[in-house]
Amino acid sequence: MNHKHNRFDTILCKLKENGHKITPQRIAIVKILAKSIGHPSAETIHEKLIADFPTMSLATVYRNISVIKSLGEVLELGFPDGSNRYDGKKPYPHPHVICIKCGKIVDPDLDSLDDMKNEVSKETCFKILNHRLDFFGICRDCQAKEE
Amino acid sequence: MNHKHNRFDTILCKLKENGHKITPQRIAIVKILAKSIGHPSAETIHEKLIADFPTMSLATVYRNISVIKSLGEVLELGFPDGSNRYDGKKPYPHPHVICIKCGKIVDPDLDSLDDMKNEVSKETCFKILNHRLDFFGICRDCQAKEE
DNA sequence: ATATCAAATGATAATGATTATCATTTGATA
DNA sequence: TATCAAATGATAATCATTATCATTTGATAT
Repeated sequence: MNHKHNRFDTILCKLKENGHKITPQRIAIVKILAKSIGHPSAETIHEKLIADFPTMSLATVYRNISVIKSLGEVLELGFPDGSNRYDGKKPYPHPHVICIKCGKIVDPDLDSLDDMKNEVSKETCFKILNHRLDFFGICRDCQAKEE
Repeated sequence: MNHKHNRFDTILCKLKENGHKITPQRIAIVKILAKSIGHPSAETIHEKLIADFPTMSLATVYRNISVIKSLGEVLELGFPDGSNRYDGKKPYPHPHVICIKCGKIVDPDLDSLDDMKNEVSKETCFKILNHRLDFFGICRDCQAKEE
C-alpha cells in the first residue's frame, strides 16, 4: 500500500507495484512530472534533463510518459497546434486557463462542473467517462504589457 | 451584406467579400463544411471529394480549411491523438460529447457555460477570449452493443 | 556476491498529419 | 479577350511522436 502523500512517491510506488524497474532516468523524469511546473512538454522535460543525463534520449522521455500515463498518474493535454503538455500533479481531468500570449497555464477552481456533467449525461444518454475544459485568454501580466 | 441564412451561402459570401476566388474545388469543400456531418477530418473531406474531383489534392483541402478558419467560419477541433476535425455548421466555441468507441460527436445544449466563464475570469484575472469543452464517453448505441 | 533475463535505454529510422514549394492553371476584372 | 494575382496539383519538407533494434541494466534467485 501507498502511505506517501506527495506525487513523486505516489508515482514511483505505482511504477513499482506494477512491476516496472526503477532507473535513474525514470526517477529524474518522475521528479519533473511530479512537480509539472508550467505543464511541461516532452521536449521541455528532455531539455531539463540533458544537463544531468547527457545521453538521455527523447524516446526515453516519451516512453516513460506513456507508461505513467497508462497508470493514470499523468494527464496529457493536447493542443490544436499538435503540441502536448503534461500534468503529473493533478492527473485527473480538471479545467485549465491558458494564456495565448505567453503559454502560461493556470488551474482555476470550479465547482459547477459536476452538475454540468450530469446535465450532459441526462441530455445525450452518453455514459460520461472523461472531460476536457480549457479557457483561452490573456493573463494579467500580458494584459499589462499590451497597454 | 449577407442576407442568406444557410451556412453554405454565408461562407461563400464571406470568401467573396474578402477577395477570394470561387473555384469548383472551393465550392465543393465549402458544401461539405457547411453540413459538417459527423464533424469530418481533412482526410474524410478529401475522400468524399475524390469521386467528383479525381485530381483534388489533399493540400487544397487543407488550404481551403485554413482560409475559412481565418475568416472564423469553421471551428477546428484538435484531439490528443493528433487528429483534427472540423465544424463549419457552428463555427463558434461550443461543447461536444464524443463517443470513444465509434467517434460520434454530439452537440449538447448547455447554458451554464457563460456563468462559468465569468467565474474563471474573476478568479484568474485572465481576459477570457475562447474556450473548449469536450465530454468523452460511450453513446447509447455503443452501450447497447457492450452488453 | 553473482548469474540470469526481461525490461529499459539510446540512437536512429519510420510514421502520419500538416505545411511549404513551385510550376501550371484559372477566376475575376478591365 | 487579355491580364495577372490567386488557386491548384504534385510533391518535398517539417515536426512531434512512435517503432525498431542492438546494447545495457535493475531486480530476482541462487
